[in-house]
Amino acid sequence: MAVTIKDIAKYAGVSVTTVSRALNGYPDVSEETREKIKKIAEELNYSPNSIARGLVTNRTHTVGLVVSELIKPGAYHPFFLEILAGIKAGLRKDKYDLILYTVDPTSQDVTPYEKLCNDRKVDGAIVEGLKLSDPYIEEIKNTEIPTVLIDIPILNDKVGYVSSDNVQAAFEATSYLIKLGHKNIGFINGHNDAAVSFERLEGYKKALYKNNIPYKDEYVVFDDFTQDGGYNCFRKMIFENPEITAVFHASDLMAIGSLKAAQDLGMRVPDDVSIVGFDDIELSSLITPGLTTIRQENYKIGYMAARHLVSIIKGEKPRHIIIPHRLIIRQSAKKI
Amino acid sequence: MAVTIKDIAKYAGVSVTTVSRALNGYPDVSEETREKIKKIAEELNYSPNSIARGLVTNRTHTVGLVVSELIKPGAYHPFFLEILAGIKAGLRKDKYDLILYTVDPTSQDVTPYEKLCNDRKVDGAIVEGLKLSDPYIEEIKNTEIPTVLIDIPILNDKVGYVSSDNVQAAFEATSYLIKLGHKNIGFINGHNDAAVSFERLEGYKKALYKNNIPYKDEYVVFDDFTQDGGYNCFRKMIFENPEITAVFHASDLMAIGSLKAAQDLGMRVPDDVSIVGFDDIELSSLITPGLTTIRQENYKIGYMAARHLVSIIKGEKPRHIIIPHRLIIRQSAKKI
DNA sequence: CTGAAAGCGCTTACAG
DNA sequence: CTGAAAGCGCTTACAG
Repeated sequence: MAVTIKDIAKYAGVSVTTVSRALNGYPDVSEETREKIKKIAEELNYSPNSIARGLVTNRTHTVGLVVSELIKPGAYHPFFLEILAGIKAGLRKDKYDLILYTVDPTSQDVTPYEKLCNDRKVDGAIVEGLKLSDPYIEEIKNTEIPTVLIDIPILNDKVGYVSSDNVQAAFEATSYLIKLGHKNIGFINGHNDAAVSFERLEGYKKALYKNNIPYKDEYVVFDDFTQDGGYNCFRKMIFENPEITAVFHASDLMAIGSLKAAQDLGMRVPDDVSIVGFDDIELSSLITPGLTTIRQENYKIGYMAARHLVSIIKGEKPRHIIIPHRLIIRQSAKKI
Repeated sequence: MAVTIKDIAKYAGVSVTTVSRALNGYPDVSEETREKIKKIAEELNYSPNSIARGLVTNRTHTVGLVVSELIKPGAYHPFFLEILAGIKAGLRKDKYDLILYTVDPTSQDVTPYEKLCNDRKVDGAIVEGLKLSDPYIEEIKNTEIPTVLIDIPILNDKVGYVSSDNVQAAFEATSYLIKLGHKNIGFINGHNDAAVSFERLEGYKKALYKNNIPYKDEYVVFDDFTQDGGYNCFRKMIFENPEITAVFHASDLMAIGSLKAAQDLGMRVPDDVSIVGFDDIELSSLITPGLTTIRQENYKIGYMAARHLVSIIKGEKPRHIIIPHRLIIRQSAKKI
């Protein structure tokens, strides 16, 4: 079987206590014995049993990643991979392992958040893709488990979050359209089960207000972030408000849906209507016309979420961490 | 602290032994005591400590997912999410948790495969995205850890694999082009560090042979599956062999690169040249012209990998599992 | 049908 | 600087 601390102790002629201390870098071991033990451990190809250690220390050096909506109906989460890669990179430094939990909101048996985390004794968790109506939200508001949320504003003793500055980003996107001369600007927003939707609406309103453009309820519509959602909303909006010359979207997928709808209606983009998205997914640079959009630094969001979680686990105070965004100007919006 | 088996024993007035057996469904417990214990466990909101159990049973009910190349230079793994979603679904039934290991081949300290798995005592692992030259390959050939590979043919006492029938798929794609009247058919293949590349080349050759079309070395080129790779290969191939009227590709990304290159060279697709890809990634149905390609059922590949791993863990014999593919005909190839 | 005891591989007061 | 012992929360022969 696998070699244990006991085997090393026998070979070295010391107690397991000493082996444990030597290997864990405690100061109260003579250099001589430490060296001997280390050498033997290496020769025996010893690898500590993290399970056993976890049982006694009550720390597993493992964090959970709880992700909802990995598969939305008809589409995979468009930038989960970037967030995931960032998280892995952020965890690597401190050698935390990652357990992936995918929650399916349509499923019957949803394990409560605390149970989910406690079953594997994760030291903390990152939570992504949750809707505001998800029952986990209420649990997380009162949890004792170190948690970092992505794009959901909850802050308490153990819970922090990271996100872009959505108000500012939407403000910039809308202001850009205004600067191009647009006055009748539609906004196809995400569903109102996402915190970012409200923040983006606020930024949109702010830009109108600052430029003395009256806000009109009929220019704003909530939908589900998907391409089909954008397609349908665009048709309806343009049909009912033909004076609209530009549409801002809360996701690139919706913007691409609008692009298709415009094409099908015989409208040219950007000549007849300007389109701006949000996210800067890979597809947005590949389509024609290239999509003007807000780039979110998803890798960085994941990275910082991981770093922040580690710091909370170590006892630091949770915060809201803002990741910079950027307006990416391509060809889908133009001056009028 | 969390409630343990000991607490339940105390409340129920029985020994921990009995509690353990009652909760684990052993037959040798009276129905009466079992009911009592179950009720108390429920009331106390007991949740077993899987760490402690793992220490004694030497089973963690956890599997690893080892993925290389999660981020290739300049691009994220295009269908990892589908595979992942399939794996999670396949694991759900048997309640296995998933630990995600991303290996970065460029990194210095690559933990040996067995050590990676043993550190967390996973019961088995699924391996995806490995190159043939990866040192893990040799390790896996001799491992005792239940393992299922995706797209890498290794079979032994504990190791099985799942893949599409790449020979047959490439055969079908090439035959389709031949049926359209093409005789000078290029093949932009993946790098020769992937098993699938050899299999697809074999299928390509087979189709030519069957139709009495001589195979020409200069019509075949190996590259790295990426869009840039396709772009450059296409330019070179068409420049040196202007008689080519159709090009088959080992990935959609490369096919899309060729599409771009053709455009830049003033060639129309499919009028001047026919293009066929492999994978059927999401993008392929969205671009113009829609890409004719081979669809791989990635979700299913992931799902079956998980199911097969569970069966190997339970002692069944590893196999090669073939997941059906399908030729998806869109607009990028036409009759001449 | 039930319980006392040993043990999984570690860590950590405590004593020397 | 070192070791004996207790204990983390479970499971599992073994005995009754």
